[in-house]
Amino acid sequence: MGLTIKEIAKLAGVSKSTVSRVINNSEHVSDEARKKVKEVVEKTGYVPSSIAKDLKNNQTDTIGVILPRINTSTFSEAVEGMSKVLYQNGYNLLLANTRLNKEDELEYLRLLKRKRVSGILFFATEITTQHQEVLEKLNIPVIILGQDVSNLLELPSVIQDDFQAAKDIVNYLIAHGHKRIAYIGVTEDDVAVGQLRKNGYQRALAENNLEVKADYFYQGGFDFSTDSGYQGMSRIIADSERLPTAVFAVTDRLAIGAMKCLREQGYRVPDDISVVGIGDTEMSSLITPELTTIRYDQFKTGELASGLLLDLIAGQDVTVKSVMDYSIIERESVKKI
Amino acid sequence: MGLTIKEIAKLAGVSKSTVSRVINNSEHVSDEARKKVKEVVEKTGYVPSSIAKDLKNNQTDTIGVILPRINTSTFSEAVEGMSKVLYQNGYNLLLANTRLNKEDELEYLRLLKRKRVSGILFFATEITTQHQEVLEKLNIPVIILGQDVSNLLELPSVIQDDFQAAKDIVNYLIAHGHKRIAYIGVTEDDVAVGQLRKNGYQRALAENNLEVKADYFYQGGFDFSTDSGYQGMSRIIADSERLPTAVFAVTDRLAIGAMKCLREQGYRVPDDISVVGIGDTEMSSLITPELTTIRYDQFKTGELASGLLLDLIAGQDVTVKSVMDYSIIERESVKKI
DNA sequence: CCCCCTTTTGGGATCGTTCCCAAATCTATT
DNA sequence: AATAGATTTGGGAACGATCCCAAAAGGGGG
Repeated sequence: MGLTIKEIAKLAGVSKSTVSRVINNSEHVSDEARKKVKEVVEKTGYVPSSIAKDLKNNQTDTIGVILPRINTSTFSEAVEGMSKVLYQNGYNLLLANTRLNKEDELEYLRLLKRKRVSGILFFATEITTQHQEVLEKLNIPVIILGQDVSNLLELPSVIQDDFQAAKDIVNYLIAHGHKRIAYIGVTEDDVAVGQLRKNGYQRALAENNLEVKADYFYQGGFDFSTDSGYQGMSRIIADSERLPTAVFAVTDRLAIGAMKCLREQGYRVPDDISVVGIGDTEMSSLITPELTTIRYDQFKTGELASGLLLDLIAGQDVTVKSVMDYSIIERESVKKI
Repeated sequence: MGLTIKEIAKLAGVSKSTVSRVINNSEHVSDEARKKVKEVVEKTGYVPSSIAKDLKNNQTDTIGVILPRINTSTFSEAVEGMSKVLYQNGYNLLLANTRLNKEDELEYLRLLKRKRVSGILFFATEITTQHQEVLEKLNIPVIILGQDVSNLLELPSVIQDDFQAAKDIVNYLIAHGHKRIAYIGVTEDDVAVGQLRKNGYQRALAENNLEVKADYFYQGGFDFSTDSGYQGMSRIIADSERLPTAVFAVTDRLAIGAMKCLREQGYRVPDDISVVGIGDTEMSSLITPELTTIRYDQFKTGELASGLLLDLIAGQDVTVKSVMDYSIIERESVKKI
């Protein structure tokens, strides 16, 4: 099927070395030979095989990206940022989408090694000892995203300051006069979202001498859907004898689900109950009332992580831990009381 | 850096042939040799290079996906579906994200050929004669998504019936008593969204003897954002002496932008004006009022297209044109008058 | 113990490039 | 016209796997 450099050489009446030189724009080729080769390449539509090249040079221009799913704004934004930086620098992007099967992560790591990718961008949810072993043996530059692994691994990571962000937004509620603040979260198996943000919530309350009440606290499973937020909210409404005045959901999506529940049960946001989230998805500014939340710039995160990876590949030293900044986006879902 | 099969062979005291046999679970290896090799592989963390393998076998297990952007639900859903099918069948996914630079498409086609991918899934916006030339010379199985190319190329395509969908949803408005129906669209350079959906709108009106009024008609550029929908709506409000009773936006996002504009200008949806879109993004069911729209199942589209591509690679005949079905999702944004 | 048949093993060509090095050609100077 | 030097050209090894084929080892039966 595919033409080879040898056949081009024969057609052009030169050696394969000369063809190679023409293709790679090397010197030491007569104008005549160059012209002839270019003609043949043009006519035949020959495109050299990067497989052979990669084998010879013992390196690829491919970066592997491991993530739990692509159809969510957090990840697709980040990938957009990665695309930009990687392609600008002549790299390609091999997408390893685990589709939420955590066991697949290890398999994908092996796959990427087999492919001899130049580097890996790894969105980690949870780093097990098995992960550690595999990652240590890997011998390929890796950047970890979304999870602080500095105590476990030598690998550089790019993270959100989830603890501080959660604390800040809860403090924002407190500054607006709220004292009865409910929590809607997810499993603590996800350390960034499930643990750190919960800790931030608890800390903010504690520092303001507010009680963490059990009937204001809902922790779902590994479910980040609006449904789960809806669930959590109706549970809190059902369980609490006195309604909270505000709700902190660890995710915008959960917050939006909670708002839907409130609306359906006849409560007005923010007049009856204030709601905040974290994440600033596109939806958040389009719903009514617009959601007050924390914005992480995932595009920038993707760009930064890619840049770090390229540095790492180039053999440079790299910041071990990059904490992305965030900002509170004040919109309409919080009322002063 | 990377260990080779030769080194493993030496460490295990066997020949590379034997190592190869063990790795590929071939027969004709003594239990003893097998055990020894497995030990060495385990201890050293050796992973064979798929580059060398691919070169020898003259084929890869990689599929290239070309798309204009990943951070939008249409594409990320489709890629999710592709991931599923491709990985289940032992293929990998190389992501070629043009980031809306249409000129890059041709370059990516070349890149994928260089990489000797086994097949290509190509989200086309516009097929130029240059595209045709390149695609014809490519000699790699390709499935075109989102654009009917049967008159231009021999390639199988998977498309949405945009004309019929637009016609249906406009007819839905007409069936609800609407006669003054505005249009918010995009440039006709995008044939599926800009042309076909517009045609569907016009045909529906024509068949019901309704006039297409210029002051009810807004056609933006290559901009699919909510802002553009907002723009279009305010333009229509400003230009028309008598307001329309309903608005058809060619995209949910545009529809949501239009709704935002209406809300801000004090109009209630659907009491004052009804709004419909096409696409059913996640937002559409989360905003208030929930948007009545057309649902395309992009995940399924991705699955189907991947399946077709694999058939094509396997040398089977494949449906030249697959039209995905859709359904009207009736929600809250339309009122009977 | 030898011969034949089966099973296991290893050597070497091969895939399509790159790149080193030596050979061939060209250019200019005497 | 001969020679040194510069430029252009081609041959072949190498990259790391697969796989064919021939050689070696093992196993029974006579």
